[in-house]
Amino acid sequence: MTPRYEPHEIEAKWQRVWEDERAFNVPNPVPGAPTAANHWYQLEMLPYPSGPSLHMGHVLNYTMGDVQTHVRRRSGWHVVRPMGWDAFGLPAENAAIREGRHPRETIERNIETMRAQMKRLGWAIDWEREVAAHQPTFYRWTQWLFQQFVAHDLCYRREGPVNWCPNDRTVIANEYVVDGRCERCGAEVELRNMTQWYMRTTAYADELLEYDLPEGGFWPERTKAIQRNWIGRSEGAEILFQVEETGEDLAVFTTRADTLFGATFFVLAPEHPFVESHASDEAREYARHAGARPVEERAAGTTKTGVFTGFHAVNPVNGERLPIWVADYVLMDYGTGAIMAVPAHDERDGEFAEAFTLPTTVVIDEDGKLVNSGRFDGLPAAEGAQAIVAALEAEGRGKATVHYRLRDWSVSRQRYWGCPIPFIHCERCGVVPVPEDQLPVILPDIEDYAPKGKPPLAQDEEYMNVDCPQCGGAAQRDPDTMDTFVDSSWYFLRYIDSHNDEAPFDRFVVDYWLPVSQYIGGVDHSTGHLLYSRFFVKALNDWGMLGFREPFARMFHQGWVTLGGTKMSKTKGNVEGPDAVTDAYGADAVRLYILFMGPADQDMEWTPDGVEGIVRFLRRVWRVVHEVAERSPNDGVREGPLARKANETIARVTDDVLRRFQFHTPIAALMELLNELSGATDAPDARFAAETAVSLIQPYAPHVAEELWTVLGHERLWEAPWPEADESQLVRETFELVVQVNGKVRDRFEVDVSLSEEELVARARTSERVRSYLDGGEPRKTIVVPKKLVNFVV
RNA sequence: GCCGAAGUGGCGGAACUGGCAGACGCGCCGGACUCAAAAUCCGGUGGCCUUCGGGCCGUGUGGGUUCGAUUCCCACCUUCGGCACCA
Repeated sequence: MTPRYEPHEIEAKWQRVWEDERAFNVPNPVPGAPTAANHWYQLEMLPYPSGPSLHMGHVLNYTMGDVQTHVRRRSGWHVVRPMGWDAFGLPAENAAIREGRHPRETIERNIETMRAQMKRLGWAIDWEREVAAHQPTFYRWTQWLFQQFVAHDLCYRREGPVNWCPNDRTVIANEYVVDGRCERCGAEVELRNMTQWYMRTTAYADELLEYDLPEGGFWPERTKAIQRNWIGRSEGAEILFQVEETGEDLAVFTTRADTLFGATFFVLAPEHPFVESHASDEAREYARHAGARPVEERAAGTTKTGVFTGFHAVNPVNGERLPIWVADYVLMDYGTGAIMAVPAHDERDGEFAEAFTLPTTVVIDEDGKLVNSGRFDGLPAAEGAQAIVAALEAEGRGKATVHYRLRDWSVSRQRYWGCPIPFIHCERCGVVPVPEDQLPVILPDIEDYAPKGKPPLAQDEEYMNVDCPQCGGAAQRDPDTMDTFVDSSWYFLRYIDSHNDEAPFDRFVVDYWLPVSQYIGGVDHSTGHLLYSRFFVKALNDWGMLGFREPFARMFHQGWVTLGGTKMSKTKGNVEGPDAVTDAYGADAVRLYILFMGPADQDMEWTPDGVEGIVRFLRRVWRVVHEVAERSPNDGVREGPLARKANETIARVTDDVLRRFQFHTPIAALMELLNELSGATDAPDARFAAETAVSLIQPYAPHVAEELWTVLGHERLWEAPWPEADESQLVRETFELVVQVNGKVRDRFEVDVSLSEEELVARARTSERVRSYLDGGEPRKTIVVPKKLVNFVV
């Protein structure tokens, strides 16, 4: 009599066992002692504990990581799989504001519930490595690293235009402004001039375009393309034009030096300093109005506007006088804020020339060769550009340069819930680091942490007023906190050595585990978190703190789990957690179902409708395995049709998970195996098939698998070796020969694999059905694909 | 405009290296069990035609390469993502 499948009892039981056994805790290697060569660092992006529950997107992500972890572990890999909390930052703080509580309270409660949900889903996580960004033991080292960046001139303060979110009342990074709006709250951002801390990401602009990955490393093309677009490297030349009336030089940046002879006028951005210092009253007036408009608005204008400044620039290549205009289609923050205008070969210059009836000179013909370009005539455009730049360079009037779209990362935030910036402002000594032995600078508990436009910490006098560490005089702390992406730029390093209180991490253990073998997370972090983390690792490598230059060897982006067509997220309020389905059917069903919904890298609309199919499957597994345990002889027969199917399934599941990183097709393969097994539970090889099925299901549904493993008389499946396909069983004695006539299938039948090509053709010709198509004649041509088909061409 | 990804039954999707299109599941249809229902089990399920043997069509569109194309090449359409008055 088969007992009922009671997922809740089984799941609670095995989760207790794993915890007592410390089944998924993994020690670090010790210097001098032998280390396992086969190591794997499995990492998924850590969650913001901003909501009171995980959503199905998290469930997808972490279950994928879990399957990978189990299969690797059982295949003999040394696998570390940690977890932590992105506890600082806007999402967490805004959640606390909504609830009217202190962020620490809200966040720590959310962490509790999310951790409980994770444990309830049975994920194999090494909880002893857990970190949270808001713990002083963590942010002490965030502060220490920040000071290192400053010491290495990769972090600095300057005044400049920043993106101000009027709703969140703080500066936000370029990377998190989407279509001119705050990525978090959707409010339109304003430009403000402020003095801020910046990370010098541009110092690594070129290197961030290269992916120096270890063997087996892989980043999706689209992620690289997104980062490439964001960095926006553009090769060109800087060329000096002399202002005829004043003799001073104005530099332009161009990617089309080949069109230099086609320049007919010259344009400055409204913010260009020459405009304010020299231009006519009318031009200055225009510049003041035009420059104040945001870039998006300037771009939206259909007709070009501009004003002549009254000055002329001399084209260094032919001495031509070009009128200098000021126009808002030229931007101050790209290139030099000045352009040579070539209306014949640049669409925008063309529009401008038309609007103000300026002349046009064609300098590239239909064959892509230079014309009207003096001694450069006849050169192909690309060569012409090089030759012209070389000629200018010889005269000191130009040089080849590279420009980037990437800007340095602004990291100061005028909010409370973040890592305090460990610097002190002293009137006499300037900006002074807090001495290392005084770290961490503890985030004080203040009553009123609400954003007011001024940093909340500025109001806490006890916090703000300190003695200068250098001169001992009265000084003030930096009232800002750090962007939460500073925390997440190095958390994956801290996991490896999370209890270290002498250093952020020990190089030996970090060099052992990293780069992260497989990182799983959203593609939306391509230009932010992923880029920042790569920047951090390159810098730390340059300082000798670690021995690699890329943090993540393999990158995988899961698709969005959507509800009502949009991505599940706290801010959009369309969140569906795992609890309802877990309550109804158990964790194993949730895990299988979210992975069975479709390819993990594609978006999927959440609906609990199809979960029935998975529940049916689990009940079927339960019943069939019990039946086999009762009826099938336990004599270890590993041959026969079921054994063959089992071996094929081993090969498919293993290849899909380890090589193809595909998680839904293994479930289909297991269903096929179960379908065959369910009709023959008393076959001699049924027991082997059932054992294989249970063993292969374990990464997906570890609880029921563990239970059924004991039903089959075994123990400790979580550490049992991953099954290996018996190659001899994969070799077939017969195969189904497909016979085509003119590429169309006309017959198919089983034949012996040992048949030669000639014998296959002979067998194919005996087929009645094929003969009727051959019409008694000889085929013009016969194609034989060994072990597959014969094709007659008539 | 530039860069990148993707288009397959009613639905989610499979087919990895050019070789049987639609695995597996959902849904639907029929049957068994039942007083009945649920659950479970068995069978069917791309479209059109059929003398019930089978035939023709079919993977966004149009071409091409090939004995053979969902797969490779060219052009185009659509959708999604990134960048964008970026010189």
